Formats: sequence, C-alpha cells, structure tokens
Amino acid sequence: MSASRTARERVRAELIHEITEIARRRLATEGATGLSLRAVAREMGMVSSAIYRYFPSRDDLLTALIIDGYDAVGEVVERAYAAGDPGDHAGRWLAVCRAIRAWALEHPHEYALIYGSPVPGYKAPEDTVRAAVRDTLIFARIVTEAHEAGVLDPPPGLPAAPAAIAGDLERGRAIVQMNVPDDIVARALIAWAGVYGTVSFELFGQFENVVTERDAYFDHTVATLGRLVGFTF
Amino acid sequence: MSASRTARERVRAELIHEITEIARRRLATEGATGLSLRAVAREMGMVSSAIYRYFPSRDDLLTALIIDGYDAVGEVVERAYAAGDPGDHAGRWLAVCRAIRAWALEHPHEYALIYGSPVPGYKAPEDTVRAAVRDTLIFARIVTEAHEAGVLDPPPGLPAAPAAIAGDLERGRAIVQMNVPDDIVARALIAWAGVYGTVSFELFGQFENVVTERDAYFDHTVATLGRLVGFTF
DNA sequence: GTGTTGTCAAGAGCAGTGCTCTCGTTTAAG
DNA sequence: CTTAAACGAGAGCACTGCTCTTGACAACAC
Repeated sequence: MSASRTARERVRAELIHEITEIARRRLATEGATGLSLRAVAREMGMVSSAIYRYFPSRDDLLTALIIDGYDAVGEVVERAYAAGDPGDHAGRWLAVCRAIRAWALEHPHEYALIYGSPVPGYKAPEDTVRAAVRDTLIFARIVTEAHEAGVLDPPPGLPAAPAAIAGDLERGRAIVQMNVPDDIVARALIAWAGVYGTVSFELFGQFENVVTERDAYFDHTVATLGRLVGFTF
Repeated sequence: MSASRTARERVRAELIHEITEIARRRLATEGATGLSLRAVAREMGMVSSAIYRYFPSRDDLLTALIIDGYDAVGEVVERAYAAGDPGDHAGRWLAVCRAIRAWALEHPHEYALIYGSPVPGYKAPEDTVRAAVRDTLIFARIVTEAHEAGVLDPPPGLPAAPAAIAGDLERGRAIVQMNVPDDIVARALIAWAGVYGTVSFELFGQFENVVTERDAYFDHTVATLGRLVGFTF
C-alpha cells in the first residue's frame, strides 16, 4: 500500500507537498507568525477552508515545516561530514559547524522556527524529536571517531563532570551511540550548545554593533569550543 | 519641566505605566505573538483605540517591554554582582550566570522576547541597544577585575584570537571598558554566548529528553566556560 | 470669567486572521 | 450501479491591528 494507489491519493500527496512548498516559501519572506493559511490558499488558487482537508490546523502545517527544517539541517550536516577527510576529525568538526551556520544564514526564518523561541500555544509533537537528532548523531560520531583514533587531547585543568549529571550523560551516550568518557560527553554537549548559541546570537541580532567579522569570529569560536572537546587545530 | 507638571501629564504617565504593566502580565501568559492591544485595553476598561494615544502602534508597546526586559535582567545581574565577594571572581562569574538563568526561568516569555527569535516585521530601535549592554558591562567588569588581580589562568593550548577579529575585539573592549588582552576578550565573548546559548537551549526545549539535571548541568557548563576565560574553581 | 486650543475616550469601520459548518459535486470502493 | 467517503466552495464567527471621526473636557490665554 505504498506507491500510487489511487489517483485521488496521488493528487492528495501532491497537494500536501505543494502546500508545504508554498508555506516554506512564504515562511522565508514573512516569518513564522506571518505565515497565513489564507495566503497559502490564495497563492494556489484555493479557498482557505480547503486547506483544512490536508492540514487540520495551522499548527499541523507548522509541524510539517519544523520536521522539514530539522531534516534539511540534518542533511546539510551529513553532507558536510561525508565530504570531509575521515582522518581529519578536527576538520570535520569545523566543516560541520560551518555547514550549520551557512544553512542558518540562508534560511533564517526556518532556523528561527526550530531553534528560536517556541511559537506560543504550539506544542511540538513527538514526531519532531526524531528528526531533531539527525545532526546531533553526526556530532557524536565525529567525537567518537576522534576518540577511538586516540587523537582527542583536551587541555588540562578543565572541570570534571559532576556526579549529578552522570545519569544524563549515560542516557545521552546511549541515544547517540557515543562511546567516550563522561567528561568528553559533557564537553561535547557544552560545545554543541555553544555552537548553536553562537549561530542564534548572530541571527537574532545580539552581535549587532559587536561582531562584524562574522566568519572569522565563528571559526574562532568553533575552534575554541572544539579544543574544549579535545580536537587539535 | 520634570516632576509632575500638570495633572494631565501625571495621569498620562500613570496610564502608560499601567498599560505596560498589564501588557507584561499578559505577555507572561500569552507570549509575544499573543499580546493583543485590544485585550490589554479590555482589561483596563478602556476602548482599544484609546491605547493608541499612548502607544502609536503595537510595536512601540513591544519596544517598551523589550527595554523593560533588558533592564530587568540587567538589574538582576548587577544585584548578583554586588552581593558577591569582591575577591572571589570565579564565584561572581558563577553567581551572575545563575542569576541570568533564574530570571529566564521565571520570565520565559520576556526572555524569549529579548533573546529569542526576533518578532517578524519588528525592527528594534536604537533605544533597546543601550539597555542591552547592562548585563554585558557586568560580565566585562568581572573578567577585568580578575585579570587585574592577576588570577586569570586559562588552560594552555587554546587557539589564539585570529588577527581578523582584532578590530572587533578592540571596539568591544572600548564599549565595555575591558582592559584585558585580545585572547581573553575573545574567550569572554565565546563564554558569554555559550551561557546564553545554554539558557536558550533549556528554555526553548532543545534539552528535552536530553538533560534532566538542569541545575547541575548548567553549573558545569558555566564552570567549563569560566575555565575557558581563566577563572579557577 | 470667557474663549480657544489641544487632549482624550469612544465608536464605527477596514482588511485581515484561524477555524467551523453546510452545501453540492466528484471519486472510489463494494 | 449504488453508496459512502473525500472534496472545493462559500458563508459565517470571533478575533486581530489600525484609522478616522465625533463629541466631551481640561488647560491655558486674555
């Protein structure tokens, strides 16, 4: 019951795709709060109520866009990972971070939708969680591979992960298949949040009047946070 | 022409204050996009159009709330700084970061308003920038005082700040009166973005199903990023 | 004390929104 | 061939930000 059952189902799938396509384009220009079902309907020569045959509510459309967004950044990250030299772990770390930032700069509204403030009243369903880990899996793999190659060499004198978060680290380790010591898991988590935090700061205007050499600054941030994990540049 | 000129001006100032007060309360429950001028007017027994005598548009109300938000976090940070032991620089760093997170957890919508995705179509006026640096000034002061006391001791082997961002660092140094070497300025910037990035991740749901021991994890993040700058715990 | 002037709340109205319901029509399954 | 499900269209509800006009009232000048 998969491919092209009836003509109706085919046109239905096509319409759903067209709706999300137009919605994504409008999202790029208007932003999440400016995304209007009526406008989407108008653009495809439909009447607004017809949209509800395909998406029960505006939130469901948003959910579809969020999943698409996670998938897009996941794919970009996977591509950057695949293009890198398997022996150059630090290079891959840098490449993946750059890829995230590049995607974010190209799709600011989509980035804001998934990594920015949640839309009020909108409750992210479980479906979005699965799509959300795609990039994190790559992060974890890079760290794990570097660790298994024995080239992870963090600077001395960093705080050890406290016992209180050992459970979290263990669970995180299991989720992303990250076979490295606690301290490394914790620092990878910190670096991960730091990278996205930096991208968000740049995108959301916090670097206005502060950082102008964005490319160089981002690379330096990624290198510094990478050193935290143990990559050597 | 400052204090209580005419009765008219007094009641006007009072009404403006009442509007922002109600708006802030509604913001806390409904979020930024759900903030409605009509609802605010209804709550104070006014007709919607009357609000426009005091705020020319919804965006102007938002601006007022944003400035109030920056001021609130600035005050919280200043208070945490003042309450700390002047000799314990690392302790102050930790206290200030904790204060930010505590405020953010108490006022999630206000935090989202100032540090989350920008409201589409809303252009932050220059007034907000001045209020935005209050917390950063304290950050800079803590680092500077620690440096001048000669207790800043970052771990070895961290990347040096590239020449490309020297101009940015110089300007930043001037803005926040931060008399420390380039490398420290850069790392303070990275740590600063990392702290806010972590708070945003927690608030915006990225730690869902990942980090459960939020307090301990945050403290560890702050300690690790603090070590980056050179604080010793 | 009397005008004049500017500020004010109120109300109607415009264009837009998400969403629901009903109505004929089309389509696919039994 | 019949029947039930899916569909597009349209009207309608309650809501939004915002504009414009109207009439009342307070602050000032004379």
